[in-house]
Amino acid sequence: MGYYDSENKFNVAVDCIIFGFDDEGLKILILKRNFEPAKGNWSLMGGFLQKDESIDESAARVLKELTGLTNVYMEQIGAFGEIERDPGDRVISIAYSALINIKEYDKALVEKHNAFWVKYNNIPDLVFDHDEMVKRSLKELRRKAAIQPIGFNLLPPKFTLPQLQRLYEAIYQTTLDKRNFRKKMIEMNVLENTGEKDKESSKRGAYLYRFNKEKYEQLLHEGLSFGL
Amino acid sequence: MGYYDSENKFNVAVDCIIFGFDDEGLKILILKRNFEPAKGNWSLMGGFLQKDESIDESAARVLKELTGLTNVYMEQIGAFGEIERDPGDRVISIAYSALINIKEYDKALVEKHNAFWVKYNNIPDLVFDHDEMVKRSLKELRRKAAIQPIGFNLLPPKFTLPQLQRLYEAIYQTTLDKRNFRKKMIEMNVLENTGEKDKESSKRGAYLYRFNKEKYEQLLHEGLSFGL
DNA sequence: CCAAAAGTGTTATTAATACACCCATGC
DNA sequence: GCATGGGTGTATTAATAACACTTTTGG
Repeated sequence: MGYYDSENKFNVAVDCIIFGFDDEGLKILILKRNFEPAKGNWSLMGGFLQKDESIDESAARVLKELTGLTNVYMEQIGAFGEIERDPGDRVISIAYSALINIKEYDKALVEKHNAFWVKYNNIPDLVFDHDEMVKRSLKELRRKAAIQPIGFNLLPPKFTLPQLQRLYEAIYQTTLDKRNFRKKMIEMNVLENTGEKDKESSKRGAYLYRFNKEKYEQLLHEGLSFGL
Repeated sequence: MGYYDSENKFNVAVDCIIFGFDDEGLKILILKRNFEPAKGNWSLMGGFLQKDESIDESAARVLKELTGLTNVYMEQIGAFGEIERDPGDRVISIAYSALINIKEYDKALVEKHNAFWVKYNNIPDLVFDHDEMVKRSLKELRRKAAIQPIGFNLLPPKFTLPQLQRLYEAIYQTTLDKRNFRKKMIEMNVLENTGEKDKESSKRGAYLYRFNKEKYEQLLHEGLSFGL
């Protein structure tokens, strides 16, 4: 294949920005590297692209290696390709963000990789350009969460409205008006009240809702807006 | 460097979606390939990443090879990495969009590459996944143009308000109210009336404006919104 | 019985939209 | 003098933001 430039081939990596949410707020999962290079420093979970996988598949595999999770909402953030971004060797890295339910992941795997959840407004310095990747993916998350109900991916299948509100408040680092928030969420018409109540965080208990993906997909086709 | 995977190296390419605008509307610049592979088919302008350049630099170089232009507004659209996206060999391609002033490019170079401007709602089928790249970059352009005044990059340094309006109408494939449009543009406070008039498209003549980049940068820091 | 969180509507403000006529000039 | 495109303000409507009290129940 003489058209392809065999002299100029590169390692291609994927790096994952893994978001989670619990009662302490929005968090990302990062590694305290117990391997070279940059051993001892903090970094995102990453891995090299293999010949038998697409870049999306590669990102899913890397996420699975750390969390055990499959079928996770992931989104490409972009390609990072400065010459010296990785001082070890030239590597083109493609950043992906993942939104997971923080209650469900393989703790043994995470421990094995020496990974920890850190609150996203308290992230230590990361190796290479991983700081920028995180910044970009948070920006993307904020942009996207305002126009599409991707936040549900950060919650368990059943969740309460106060919980959902706290999630959005964490994402945007703001406080929202309870009544206006509930109004909008309910008007979206993609929430189903299960009738059950969650009594974990209050005596009275809050209704548990479910996200109705079918209704949402339908709305998408009709053209939905959903403003914050 | 034992940490890096010398078995799994890939060709990395950049492909450019080059937008232009004239009185016929919004256009992109594509090649009728007079080279293999897929000779005779239409494609985006692209090129392989070299060892001595970052991916952003690579995209700028590729754009320059076709148009002769430097210092062009470019934006990364994303990485495309399906295994079989290029049937010739495995290639990871990173798409970039470029907004140029269609009056200023090197016509000899464009001719040499067998490239042509086509109206963007009349684009022929393109090779590989280039159709998807175009679709994505148009979507990005629409998203971005509504919140940042990037449209100016598609116009000459001095332009009239009717011209600017036609540009936005072309981007969004809609018609806009003249008065509301002018109001918003002027309220943004980044347009300077040069006092000169352009008489090309009317007898009366329309004022020529200039985009004030300094004012814009300033607004950006103060946090600007700019809704359509 | 009271503390703590859940639930519920209405009004005020602001932003977006709709709309029609006069102006300047080249032919 | 008239056809062509350029320029201007106000009223309506829709969206967003502000706001306070009642309900439930475990301790």
